[in-house]
Amino acid sequence: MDPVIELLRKHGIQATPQRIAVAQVALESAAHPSADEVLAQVRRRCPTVSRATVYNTLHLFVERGLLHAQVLREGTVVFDPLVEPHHHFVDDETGRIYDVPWDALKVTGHRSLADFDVREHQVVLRGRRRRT
Amino acid sequence: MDPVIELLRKHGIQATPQRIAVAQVALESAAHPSADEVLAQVRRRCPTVSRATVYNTLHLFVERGLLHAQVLREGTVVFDPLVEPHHHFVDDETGRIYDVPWDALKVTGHRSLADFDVREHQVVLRGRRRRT
DNA sequence: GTTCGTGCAAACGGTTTGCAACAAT
DNA sequence: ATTGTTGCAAACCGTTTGCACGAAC
Repeated sequence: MDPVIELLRKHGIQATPQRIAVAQVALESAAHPSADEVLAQVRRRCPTVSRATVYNTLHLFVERGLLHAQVLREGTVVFDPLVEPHHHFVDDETGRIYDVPWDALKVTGHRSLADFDVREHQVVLRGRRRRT
Repeated sequence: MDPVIELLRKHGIQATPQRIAVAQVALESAAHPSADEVLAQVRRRCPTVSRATVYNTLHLFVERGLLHAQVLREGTVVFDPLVEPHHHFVDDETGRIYDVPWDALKVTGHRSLADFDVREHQVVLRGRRRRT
């Protein structure tokens, strides 16, 4: 059986063809796609899928902990299948977003803030990705 | 002379009444307002100002370094008159954004990333503001 | 047969654009 | 005269909503 179907079931999500298609795109992409980018990708395989279904499904996945929604681009939310804590790098030129492993950076001082009860933190880096 | 007029001139900006009004709202607010929130505030004093003028003016101020645009809220950009490097705390319940002084936190490791040429970094904290 | 999922189209909120009128230089 | 600034309305883009049809339990 397709492992994605099992993953959805495990999270109490009925595995419909549309949801499987969304899952295959959104859970396997490291590109931090927006909802509309997921929609475009999904439609290449399954052109009948509606915008509303993709938005519903993405929100459902976020609710169930399969995805995280991140506010890193102007005007749109992006979805990240890496749900463990990590940081992000945003390329100034391309706008592309890259994951930065949690252990690559260390933040100190956030525990001793007088006014704020910090639940989570992340570092947002901006600059240029090095030409490989 | 109004200090705001001098500030605008110093940055090569022609000081029109509309721009002065936008400046008084956006440069003196620590609330990290969105463009529409600035518009609403400005219109309380000067109801004839158009939406386009406020958007134009805010972008001009960002271009000239009087404001920074920050991507911290879903669906909208917010403007921050504090242009020196600092971090941000976002209240989960109210959505309000607070400045966190640069020296309150320390980030290490961002200089030794192989793939990325980091130009700037900031920490985004989320949680609850302590009831004072 | 009631609930759940889907598709469509309209509505919505924030932002941008085109253009005509006007003020400043 | 040329350039810069404003206001209005329409367009635009990402997202949400309402509703009716159909599938699953």
